[in-house]
Amino acid sequence: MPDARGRTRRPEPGCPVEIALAAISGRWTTLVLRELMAGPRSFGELRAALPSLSAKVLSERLAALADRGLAERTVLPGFPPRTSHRLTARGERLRPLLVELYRTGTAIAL
Amino acid sequence: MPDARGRTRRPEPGCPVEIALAAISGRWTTLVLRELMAGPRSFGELRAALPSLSAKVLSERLAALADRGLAERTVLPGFPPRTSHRLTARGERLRPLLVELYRTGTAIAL
DNA sequence: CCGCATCCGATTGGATACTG
DNA sequence: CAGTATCCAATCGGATGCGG
Repeated sequence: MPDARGRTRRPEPGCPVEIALAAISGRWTTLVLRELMAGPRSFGELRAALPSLSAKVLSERLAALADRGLAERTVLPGFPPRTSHRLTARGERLRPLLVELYRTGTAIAL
Repeated sequence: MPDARGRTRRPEPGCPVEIALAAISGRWTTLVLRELMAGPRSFGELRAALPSLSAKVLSERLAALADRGLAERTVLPGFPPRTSHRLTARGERLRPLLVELYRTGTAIAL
């Protein structure tokens, strides 16, 4: 690991590895990211794509991504209410990590 | 995502992404992996390198890695008891993922 | 339609103490 | 030295119901 932040003796929040782990942490998070990687999605579209995911958890995931500046929410005018959830430019930077997760998972599978 | 296992609508254990996530899941796991990446380590050496990590959790992490065939334990003869924990060839395949976690963490840091 | 509030069971991780 | 055994507080995630 290049610099001092990669030589911690504890899981410190400032360590780049911890930052990346925090970004993808939590059940369903990578699946939500996969959906958003394909383009903006409404809350309902996300629920339809991931039927077993409860509204509560989806809400939490989207809020966590927004808090970290990885995704954002736009409320569209009119009725019925429509929202658009999309990745930010920063969120897009998670793509290579997801690809690497997939690749590694394949490599270590029995 | 290439094949059908990357298009699940749920977090299925057979999905490569889930396999990779399971391998590095749990607090301290990436730090333990970092230590083992540098070469075989005894239980005590790992505790010395990560002083705030309790024996219980270290035990659990090493057991989980062993269960997945990513690390292995060798008990050396003699007294006092000495053990050697090392990565398997399969465990070595996690290295690019850790590098990518570091890189991504740097990229998305504020 | 899009969420948030509440409740609750399950899992996690830390502290402490003990054994071969 | 190298763990295992217990206990416990905190977190997580699923179910359900309500509100804008």
